[in-house]
Amino acid sequence: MLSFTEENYLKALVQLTGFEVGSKEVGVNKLASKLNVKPATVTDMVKRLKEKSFVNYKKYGKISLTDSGEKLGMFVVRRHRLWETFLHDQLDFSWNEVHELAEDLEHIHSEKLINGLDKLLGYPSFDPHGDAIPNSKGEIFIPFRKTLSEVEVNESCRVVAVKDNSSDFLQYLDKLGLKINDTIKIIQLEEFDSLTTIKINDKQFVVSPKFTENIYVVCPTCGKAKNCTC
Amino acid sequence: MLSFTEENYLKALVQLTGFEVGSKEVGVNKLASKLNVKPATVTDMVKRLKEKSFVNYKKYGKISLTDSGEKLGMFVVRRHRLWETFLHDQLDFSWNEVHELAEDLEHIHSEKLINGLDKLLGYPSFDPHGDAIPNSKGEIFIPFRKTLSEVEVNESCRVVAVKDNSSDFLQYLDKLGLKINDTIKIIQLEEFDSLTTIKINDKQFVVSPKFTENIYVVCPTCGKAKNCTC
DNA sequence: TAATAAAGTTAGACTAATCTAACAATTTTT
DNA sequence: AAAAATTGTTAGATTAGTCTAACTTTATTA
Repeated sequence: MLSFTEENYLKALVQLTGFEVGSKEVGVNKLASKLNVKPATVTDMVKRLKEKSFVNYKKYGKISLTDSGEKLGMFVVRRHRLWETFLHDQLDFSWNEVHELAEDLEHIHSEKLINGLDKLLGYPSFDPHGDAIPNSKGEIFIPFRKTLSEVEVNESCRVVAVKDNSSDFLQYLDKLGLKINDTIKIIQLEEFDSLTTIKINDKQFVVSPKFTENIYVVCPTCGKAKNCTC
Repeated sequence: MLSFTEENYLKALVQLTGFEVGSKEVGVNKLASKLNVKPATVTDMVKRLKEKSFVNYKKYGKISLTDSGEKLGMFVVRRHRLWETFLHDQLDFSWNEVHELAEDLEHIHSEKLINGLDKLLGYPSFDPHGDAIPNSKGEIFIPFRKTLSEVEVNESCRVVAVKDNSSDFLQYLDKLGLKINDTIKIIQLEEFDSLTTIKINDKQFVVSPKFTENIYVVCPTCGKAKNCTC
């Protein structure tokens, strides 16, 4: 059985090397800062994870997940996102309150529990932030999408997910009244200071690149991110 | 913040000294065997709990909970029993599957979560084994009841709770088809070997004292355990 | 390519929770 | 009340996960 800590390492590795991320490997420092521990700690722990065949690693080299490591990490992500969905859908938690609690709940080990939760929630495909939920085999299907920063002036798009799930950012979105599935129209793009004027539900806002780069969108008509002819 | 371990000690103390239990204090050995650790471990831990003012204790003396220790222990019991109820009512777990998982879930700290769960479940008063659930103030109300062994021959009674929550015992009850709220009639009492013949839903069984002492019942008509004139 | 910077490792220490084995206090029994 | 049994304590060791500080390796840059 894996400890909480080991699971957190595997989850962090999935997030740093899995999904649509560029590189399939990561360094000690980057992993350490993701986990809020010192590099020395990671070196130690990674040795232990290598013993158990969850990672590939050699001294002074990069770290990557083995197949079994990735699968276990994926299950942690599955549990995390299902609990977030439960808290949001069944207990009326707002999307900025769910992450912290799910950090604890994700470590409860019971396939029966998690599959029961999945069923109770109606086998959701996405969590409250629009992130895909891995299925019971540990597979994840991430739909194509682009960031708001890739949308042209005068174009409209539909919000499908939020990249930065920090409480601060989500509370800012709440203040703007932005929710998943809302439509955003790009009104104006200021080359000089990179600010963008957008319209959400007929209200106009000026936002920074920090905003446009952290909102995932698709075409509101066809649902595609690229090559849409609508 | 309390650690998992500290919470387990407080919960064990509540179970050994709280509720309708006779003595308000307990020895190191008894607590150790309840927690499946060695007495030496308890001696150490109890010193730490005393530092934090959760228990009263002095060398070679008995252990008892302070008010704050009892309150925290009671909250652990509340969380445990609400999770058991959730697993049973919402995820179709049988009553012999809920305990083990609730042992982990009870340590998730969030008043909002637990009160949300309480609401979702419709503020239940009893868990799947018929045990009372402490309210959000940490108060518990245990209704009067007696064990099946106190019921006279020819008398009928209604099952309200099960004392021994072990998986083995609960599975045995399943085999007999016994559920909370079922009616049991005492058919015959064998003085010689202490076996009792009972009728559950018109089926007859012979059971041992281990059975009759672990089933809590009340009068099926008035719901009282003592002085009923029905 | 040599100097500097960045990244990674090692050794030694710490904490919480546990253990075993030896010992000490208390309680029960004779 | 002395002996025996029970109960509880202490000291020292162990494990997981972390840290700091000093050191080593690899990468970058002048």
